Amino acid sequence: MAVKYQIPRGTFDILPEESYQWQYITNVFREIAREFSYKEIVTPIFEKKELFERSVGNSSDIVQKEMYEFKDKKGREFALRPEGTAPVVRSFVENNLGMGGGNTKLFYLGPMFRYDRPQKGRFRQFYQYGVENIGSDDPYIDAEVIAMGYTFLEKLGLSNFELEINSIGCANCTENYDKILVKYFTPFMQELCSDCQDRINKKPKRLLDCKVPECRKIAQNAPSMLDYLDEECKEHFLEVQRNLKIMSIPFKINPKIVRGLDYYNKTAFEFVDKNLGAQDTLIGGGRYNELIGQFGGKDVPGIGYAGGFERLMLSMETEKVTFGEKQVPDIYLVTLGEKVKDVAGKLLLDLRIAGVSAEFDPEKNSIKSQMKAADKLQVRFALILGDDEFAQNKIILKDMKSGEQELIGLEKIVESLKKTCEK
RNA sequence: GUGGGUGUAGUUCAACGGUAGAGCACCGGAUUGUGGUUCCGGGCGUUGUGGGUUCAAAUCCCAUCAUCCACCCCA
Repeated sequence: MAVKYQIPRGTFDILPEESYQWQYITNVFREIAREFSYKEIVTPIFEKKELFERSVGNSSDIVQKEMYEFKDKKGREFALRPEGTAPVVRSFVENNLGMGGGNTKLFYLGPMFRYDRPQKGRFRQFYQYGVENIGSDDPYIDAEVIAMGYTFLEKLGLSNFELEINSIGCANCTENYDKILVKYFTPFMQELCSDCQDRINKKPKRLLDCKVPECRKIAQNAPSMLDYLDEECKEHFLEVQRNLKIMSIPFKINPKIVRGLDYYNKTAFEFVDKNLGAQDTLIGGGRYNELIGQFGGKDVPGIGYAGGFERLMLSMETEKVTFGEKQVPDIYLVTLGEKVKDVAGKLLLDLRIAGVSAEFDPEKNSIKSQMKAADKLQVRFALILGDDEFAQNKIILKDMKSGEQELIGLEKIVESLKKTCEK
């Protein structure tokens, strides 16, 4: 009995007719990474579960309910990575990547996993690109990292996005600010949603970006974090803004940005596309100056961001941006008669070795069906080899667009096509 | 985890409880060595799956799975 299998919930296949779009986006990202001089790092798709509990935070939704967890045969607890920063920092510390001093600039690409209810722009296995710049707390670096994200979106042809930045201060500021928030929200306790009532003593900052209308109204007049930054953080944030202005990168200050992952401090930012629906964050990132030390590394600061490919594609679709070109063979070989079919194999191989992408279908016999196939594949040229041509040691090269065709010596055809098909 | 919508041919969608259809795509043909346009021909698909109601179910009911949108969360 044949059983029909279905793809797991919240996942998707990237099908042959659309894979070129993914290639295009990753190529653009790699190119930007090269320009900003980031090097690729590839880490495993799973890590010790504890790695994420300690970094992303035990109280975060990601750890509490969204991790794909499993035990291996010896009972060790692992999790499919829900995000990229923790594994990269783990590798950074483990391999002493900071040894040379200065900044370590890393980028990564790959699938992440979160057990969430699927929705527009949200999947259980999704693909992220991200960067980490480890080793400097200089506000210029913050601006440069942000600039890289900005440049990437621009290079893809997007323009409907906005950059929002905020500073969530350091441990020192937070301690002070949390008290102030608790003091502000406590009188409204009865009017807050149950989540917020729960959060108020754990993470008061989260009340700021609650989406329940009642809470929103109350949060509207809450004291802003920005007014309670200590001198150092305040100065840092101002410098980030100054650097962004120097680079002519437009931004908006949004004091409501609170990163949901525990390791963030100081600069937090998001690139948002308002046309996308509920899941509108294209890129999210921020600074994490304490994380590396926590992982037992030298106590160095870091900053990074990550974005999801799926949302980029949604955004690109709504903005009707073209991405990449369909993969199409250069030539289609048409043969007529059994004798010449024997020549086809060698000719095709020679073409392919020369870098010419060539297609041929040994099961099609009539010239008509072969021409149709060539047309459907949208090839640039058809090569037609029949007994007549073969007898003269020649072959017909037909330009499919213009319809013009010429007779060329069989021994010259590979060299000639190699030249015209070169990019 | 919660709420609502949807599930029929490869695809997009039709079909008052009474024989399941169309566009696009696809395949073949229109004098045997030239594609795109046009014309002609080609569809018995477990109506997501499993139950139930009924003389009769794609249609009504229940369950289940999947999907979409929103909450939540975030990329």
